[in-house]
Amino acid sequence: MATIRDVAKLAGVGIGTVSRVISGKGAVSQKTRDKVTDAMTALKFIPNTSAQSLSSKRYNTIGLWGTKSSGEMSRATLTKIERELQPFNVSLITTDGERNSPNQPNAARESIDVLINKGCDGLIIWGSDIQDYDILKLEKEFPNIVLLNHKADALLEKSFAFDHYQAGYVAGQYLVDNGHKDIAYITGWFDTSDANERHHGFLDALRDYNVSIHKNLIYRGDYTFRKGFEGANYLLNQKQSFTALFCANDQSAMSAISALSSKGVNIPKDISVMGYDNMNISSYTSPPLTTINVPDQKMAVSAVRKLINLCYGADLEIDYNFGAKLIERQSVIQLS
Amino acid sequence: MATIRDVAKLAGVGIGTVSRVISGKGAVSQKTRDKVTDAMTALKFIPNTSAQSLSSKRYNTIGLWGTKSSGEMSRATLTKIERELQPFNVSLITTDGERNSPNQPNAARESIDVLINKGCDGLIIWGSDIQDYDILKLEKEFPNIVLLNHKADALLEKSFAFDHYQAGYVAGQYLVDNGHKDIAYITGWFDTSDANERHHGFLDALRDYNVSIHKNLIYRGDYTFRKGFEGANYLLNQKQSFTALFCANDQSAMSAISALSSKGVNIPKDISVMGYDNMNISSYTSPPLTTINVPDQKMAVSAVRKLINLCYGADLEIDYNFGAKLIERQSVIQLS
DNA sequence: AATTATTATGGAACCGTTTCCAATTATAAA
DNA sequence: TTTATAATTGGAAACGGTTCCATAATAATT
Repeated sequence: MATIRDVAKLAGVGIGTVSRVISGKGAVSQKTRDKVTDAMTALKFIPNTSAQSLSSKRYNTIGLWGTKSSGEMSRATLTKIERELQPFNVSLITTDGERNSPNQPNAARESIDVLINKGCDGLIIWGSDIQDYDILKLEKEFPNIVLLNHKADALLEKSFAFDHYQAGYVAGQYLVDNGHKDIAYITGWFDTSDANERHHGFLDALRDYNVSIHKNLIYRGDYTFRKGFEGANYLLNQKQSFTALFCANDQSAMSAISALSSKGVNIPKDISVMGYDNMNISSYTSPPLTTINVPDQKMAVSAVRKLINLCYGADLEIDYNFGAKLIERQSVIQLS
Repeated sequence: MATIRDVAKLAGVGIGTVSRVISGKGAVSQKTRDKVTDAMTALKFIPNTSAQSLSSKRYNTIGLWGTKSSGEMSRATLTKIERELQPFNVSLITTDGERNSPNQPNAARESIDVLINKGCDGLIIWGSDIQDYDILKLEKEFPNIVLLNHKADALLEKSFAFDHYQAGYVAGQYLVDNGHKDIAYITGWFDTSDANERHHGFLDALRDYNVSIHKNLIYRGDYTFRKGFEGANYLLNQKQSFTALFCANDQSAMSAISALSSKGVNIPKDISVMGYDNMNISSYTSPPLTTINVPDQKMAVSAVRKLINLCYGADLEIDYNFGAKLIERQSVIQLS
């Protein structure tokens, strides 16, 4: 491997000059620049990233922190992030973080530190598996962070989150608007504030429109296919009947549809089903799923752009507008 | 940030000694070891990875190369790989590679070199978007590679691939065994050798059992939900009728089922549907999908373990056994 | 007790960049 | 032509580790 000194010698210049042409900053006359680039190609010179990082403190890497417990970012979103990073020549390191627990009260921060110490210029903190207190403290010491899928009120500029309360509200409103009064509900897993907000948004909408939901018709799910399936069967066995079912995510909606269909229930004629997420697959269920679009990728892109601005002094424009959008397909019907 | 010299001074030892306790190799008496670790915790010392890499040439990072064109590794598999790496304290860098093209005859290798130059100890080459010739050349210069989802005959020890021919054959055989003689087929996208092998395996099985497939009943798909949906509708419109449908992957099978169901076709009574992949979701379709299990994660784990052996001189055991396994659920019925 | 083998230890040299400053050269102004 | 100003250039020092070798401290052997 050729080093900067080899290049300098071959080009007949000093190492400082070579460094200047590598980085593109600092004045170099066109003539010497040419000599240097010629030497570089002749020697197949490639700068050593470790040496660069060591001396410049810039790593060209950003870290993604999240935990399994709050679920994982989808592959599509991950790829989207990588693509956003590529033009800046920065790569992404992902980790499985730990969340705090009684016997490991600093687990989150420690697993974040591991990531920082790997050499990251900035961090994407994904999800709500870390308390605002810890986030704020982290941000003081290491300001190049951005929150994805989580909103910290003291860090609004760095927060990229969807308003799940509003979206839950929209979902509830929509079912009521379509004349449904007997509504069943397969919840998500109440581990994150997202889940809670969505839950309360939905419930508040029903309440605001004077629709009450029978407690037997609320099934505690966990976002999995499995629970959607089991939940639908459970609900069908209750003596309370219902005309609409809201599922806290598309996955459980899909498997609920399967369960319902296999019991001879016609969707949406007998029961309307509404999902939440707008997965790729959701337009290909039978019937196509009416759902709430969650702009995951859009938020991720905004977050990354903000982070690039923070880390590398860029000035990318950032979209902070992530409104809830209802996707009307055919799994919800207007009650006549 | 404390450096090794700070630690040495505080502990009253030489820097070599500190280095020895960091790495754990080389003799250090218990007494001095204690002094050093005390100093390290007192100073919150964390070794600088760039400096370590620069001087040791070990990066604790492996790269994953693949291209969008051959599709992406699933998030679950990605996570599996990360978990496998974690105990060794190595992280994963992923890239969007380029494949060769007439005007960019070295695109693949160049995008691989970018990854290597980022500082990787080893590489996972994913998929068949690079020719064996290039792979072999790469392996000469940079032996720490492992092929995932691709088999190079000259590099069997480093190849981790599924026998799609055999699996396709098994699928065909199964349909025939169940008495089906009128079979329709939604193909995948013939961009990779995987796709071709699967295709020929399936077709050869039918031929070996003297079942001929009408050309109108072969629909050229591309693995997407969309094409599965469209394909099913197309097939239904042919004047040739069929009792079974094979789809080259589960995604198209799922959407085909949706399309079929919405046309009033009962699955499996009227038409049996068989998928390929065994996605998570496939047991929750209605009816649950009969399919071929592709042990993606198992292969990935083996590949990573092999790579760890190569890069870090470990001696992990490696499973090279990735047989095709039929998952019988309820979407295929025995013709009476 | 003297000698030899073994285990510990210190620290210079090196890894390959960037940074900064002093020195040189080119350019513009007088 | 001389002087002031701006644009280039070279290279020492620094970044924070690992490695290796000479040396010191211990333990084992005679």
